Amino acid sequence: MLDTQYQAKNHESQIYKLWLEHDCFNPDSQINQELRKNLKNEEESFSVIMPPPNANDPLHVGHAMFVSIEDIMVRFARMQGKDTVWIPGTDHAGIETQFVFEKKLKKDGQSRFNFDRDTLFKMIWDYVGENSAIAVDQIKKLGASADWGRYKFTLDQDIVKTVLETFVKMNEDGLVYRTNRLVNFCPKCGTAFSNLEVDHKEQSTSLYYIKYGPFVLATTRPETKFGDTGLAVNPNDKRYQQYIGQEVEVDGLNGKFKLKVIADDFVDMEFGTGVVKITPYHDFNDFAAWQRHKNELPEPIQIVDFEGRLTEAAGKYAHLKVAVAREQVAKDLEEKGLLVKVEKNYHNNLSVCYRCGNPIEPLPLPQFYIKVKGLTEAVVKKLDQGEIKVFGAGHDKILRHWLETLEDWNISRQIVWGIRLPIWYEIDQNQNAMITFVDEQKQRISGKLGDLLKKHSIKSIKNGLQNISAEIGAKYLVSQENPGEKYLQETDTFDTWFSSSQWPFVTLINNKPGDFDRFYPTTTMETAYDILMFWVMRMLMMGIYKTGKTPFKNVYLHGLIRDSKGQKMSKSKGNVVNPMDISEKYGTDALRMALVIRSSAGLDKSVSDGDFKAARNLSNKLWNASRFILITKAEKKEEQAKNCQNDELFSKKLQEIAKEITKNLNALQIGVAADTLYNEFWHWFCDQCIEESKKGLINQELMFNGLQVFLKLLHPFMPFVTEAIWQELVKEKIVDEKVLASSAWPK
RNA sequence: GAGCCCGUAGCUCAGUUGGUUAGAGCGCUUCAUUGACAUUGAAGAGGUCAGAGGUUCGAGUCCUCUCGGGCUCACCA
Repeated sequence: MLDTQYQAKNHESQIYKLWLEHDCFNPDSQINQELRKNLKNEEESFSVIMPPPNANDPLHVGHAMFVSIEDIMVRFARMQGKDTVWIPGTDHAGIETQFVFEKKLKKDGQSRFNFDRDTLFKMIWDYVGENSAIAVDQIKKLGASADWGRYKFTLDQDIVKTVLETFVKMNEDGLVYRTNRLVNFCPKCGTAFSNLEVDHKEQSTSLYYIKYGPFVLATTRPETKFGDTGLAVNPNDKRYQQYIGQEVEVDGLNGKFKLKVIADDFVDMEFGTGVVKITPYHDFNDFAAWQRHKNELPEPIQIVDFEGRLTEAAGKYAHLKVAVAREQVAKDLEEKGLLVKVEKNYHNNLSVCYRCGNPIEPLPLPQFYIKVKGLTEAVVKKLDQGEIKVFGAGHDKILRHWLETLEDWNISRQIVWGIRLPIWYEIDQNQNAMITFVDEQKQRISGKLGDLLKKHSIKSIKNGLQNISAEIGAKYLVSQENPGEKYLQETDTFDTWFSSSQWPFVTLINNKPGDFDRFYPTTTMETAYDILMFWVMRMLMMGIYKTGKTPFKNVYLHGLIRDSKGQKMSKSKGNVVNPMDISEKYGTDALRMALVIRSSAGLDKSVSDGDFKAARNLSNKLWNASRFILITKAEKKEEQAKNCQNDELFSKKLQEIAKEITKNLNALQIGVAADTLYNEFWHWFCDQCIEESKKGLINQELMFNGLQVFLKLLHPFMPFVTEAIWQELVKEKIVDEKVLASSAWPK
């Protein structure tokens, strides 16, 4: 007999073990094959690819949300007898992981510059290996019915091979190019980022009005003046007509110099004095202006380096950090009488690194890019044809907007932890490439390849290699295989999203034989809306490019989980809900139900302790209703055949509920389905029907059937408690199906 | 500046082809309780569905505008 209260802790791990023993999550298992055969639904496949969490991160409530929603979809499909698979995996999470690892290095008094890249990669590999079980274990604790036999990691050899194949194909199709352009560079993280990875923070700064020959101009970045290559005014600005096309002499901190004045529409006559200095290598607008006026202006000058310090080109200000140099320059300008005025408390947006929060420097760096126009157009076409359905409060419109405005994708990252670009530089042809490596004495050495080779062997350079910076326009080879001794491989790694954008097909191609044809295109991609453009959009682009088909038919975007007051959860606010704590305290079913009930695609959801308690109470209610029905069933055997007054009503309503839940789940109305189940089970089945059955108005056996139906309907939402009860029924030999997880969905 | 989303009970939120008397959880009031469950049951209070206008036999739901809140993108050097 059942206990009077359901104690989740006493059941959950055993139940999960039971599912694994019956191989319930594997579409090829006997139990699932039999189910499909019985339901005659063998043809229809249902596949979900799990958004791979960072391999070494503990889960947060967002992960619990995705596990809950995806598991509901998957369990529902499986019980309907569809050929169902949910493929789990973890992500190496390039910059995120390297960032964490570098913090650890710092604690040990080390830095990444002390190691050659192979050694560093191995160290991070081991570190991730030690921690990678965390995420996987926790996903299991959340009840995920994923097929662990098909688990993949983004750096698995076979995965990497396919990812590289895609890149080689893209290169052959002319979609890859290398160019010197301004990139968003984080000097702290030491790598470039795509536009999507840059945050904007409002700051209060000073606007400096500086004398430039006959002009005064306003700038927030006086320290970049050594990189000026021209001045610009609006072509319609009457004040400056006579200067357009002229050279003006400017008195600067490092002596006098000349700047040409150009006319360009991008200059706002209203702002400042209507005169702008053109500093192409340190400002995106200026770089664009320079490109438009290339034949009128000299070559740009780089005066900030990749560590955020001024270069030799800044004369006596060389080696100063940007912020320090700004103060110094302003002070010197003032002393020389070149500073006209300073507007304090000027507000503008500063670009900051999404990862570390430090200012992003626009810097010139030759990088590899992917042409996106053809890729995005193909996605738009599929959207137009209705081949992709997006569930999530207007995010389909946002997706479209992004697809229409996306710029070429910078895929180079200056980090070690990732998939290295299959780009090769022939040594003789690249004598001017800048190389950094660690020699046998652990000394860090930089210089031109040609010069270094005079003192060092190519072997020791290769062994200790940290970084290659090939010239603009350098010749290179794209090849998955090492083309030979005479080549050096590019040191940049792919943007993490380059590999994860291929996740739906690489996980299937490199899995059990036949999986790709069997499960691709996948049915539904489920993830948080905040990575719509990072991930979902790019999966669509890459999936269609590589396979000709959309990688998934549906996109379900869940919202962010917020605290009881609707505030974002953050460590500093101390309002973070740890899913594992909730699971421990109230049970995993309660956690899942509380997250999912009344949730709506694309909209955020608040949860509080009360919500978890309410859901916990539901699991207990389920337990006790079952207990009662089992007791009466045993006691009143003789009454089982008797017809009662409300039998017909009961059966009809029960069927209606099953139909409605099925309809809701098919339409991905998960929050509504959960809410309906909650109310129908509690307030109709328990409060009403059980009471009526006590009075002899509903037949006992019918009540038992009703219980089975509710256990099945609730199973995707609350898999543990429903299975725990079901196993009691199995023990009593009053049901045929051995495992609820692989039982038939009610009709 | 552009786009998107939201505004429904004291609080947090559901309400998807427009259709009886608008729902849930928590909170509140009163009562009940040895055939399961106090992690319970019954009854109840609480809503001009932000506001205005429109379409319609009928609007929380569709359209327009206004106000309020949030998010994202782009930013003026």
